[in-house]
Amino acid sequence: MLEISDVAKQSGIPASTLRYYEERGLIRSAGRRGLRRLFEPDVLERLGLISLGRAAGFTLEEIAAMMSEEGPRIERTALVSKAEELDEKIRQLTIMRDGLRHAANCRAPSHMECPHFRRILRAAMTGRISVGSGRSTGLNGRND
Amino acid sequence: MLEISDVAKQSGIPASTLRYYEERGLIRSAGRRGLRRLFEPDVLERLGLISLGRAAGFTLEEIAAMMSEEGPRIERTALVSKAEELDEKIRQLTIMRDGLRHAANCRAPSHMECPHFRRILRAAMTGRISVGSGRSTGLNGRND
DNA sequence: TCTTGACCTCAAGCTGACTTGAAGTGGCAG
DNA sequence: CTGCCACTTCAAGTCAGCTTGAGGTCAAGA
Repeated sequence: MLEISDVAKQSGIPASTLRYYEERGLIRSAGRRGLRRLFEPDVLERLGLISLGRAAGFTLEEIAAMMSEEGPRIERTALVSKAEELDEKIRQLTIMRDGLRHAANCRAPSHMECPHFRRILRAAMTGRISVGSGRSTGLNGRND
Repeated sequence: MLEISDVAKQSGIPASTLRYYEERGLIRSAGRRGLRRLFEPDVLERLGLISLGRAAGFTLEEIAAMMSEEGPRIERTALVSKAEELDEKIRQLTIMRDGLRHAANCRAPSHMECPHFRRILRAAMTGRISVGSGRSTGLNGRND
């Protein structure tokens, strides 16, 4: 049995987030000692799955839905379609990265005069490119 | 000179967003006809750049800082470092995608019993994986 | 001239995933 | 037995990037 502070320490996820996850039904505490939550060690594994899900772009709600009482039971079709989404996102990010890298090296007096850059620009305007906000997913843990 | 509705139509960006962008100093209106904003046509190019920046993961504030009075003047070092960020993100998403794809095909009774899956899980927990929220970046345009 | 309605402003609301603050509780060291 | 303080709860705040609503304005068509 682990106290919340142990779980926090070992997972790198703040206690407040753990409480929040419990509230959202993502994890369960195995009981209390007084007021204090106690967790079974396998909560760490579960937290890993949550992190995995977040990193893959699932919302907490989706993750909660996927994780049944008896360990994770993830619908395979959901996995496949999420993998495809990631493929698309990777493709777009790759274009962006190449574009940025090109723009950084381009000798055109202004980026607007570079055909390559303008092509990227068109891609950006028409291509439904979506990229994350850059906010952490809770995996970093550092947040005082 | 374009009215805001023209700009909205041609860029796919809602008028409310255009007003918001103006407020944030990302675009300027060239004047008014009565109350109504008028824009010079080159605002469309500027909006393209903004979309590009958003897609590459810059915040609106960063983009505003990069766009000087005299057309875009983007620091090359910023481009390079953003490209590196994208590289990292691509790497992480690739790991995730492979993990999801494997999990979809894996015959282990529970994903937790599959060594491959657990390896991904460990990578997820240790690798500072960060991914976007999945919210749009304004490139999609559709949002009545 | 009058009406229309697309535009305007300003403040507030929204989403998702948390964090923070105030006020309360109780296990355990001394 | 007492006090400490790490935990607890609950409500509210935060962040980014917008959207929405209420109430106002005014150029243009009839």
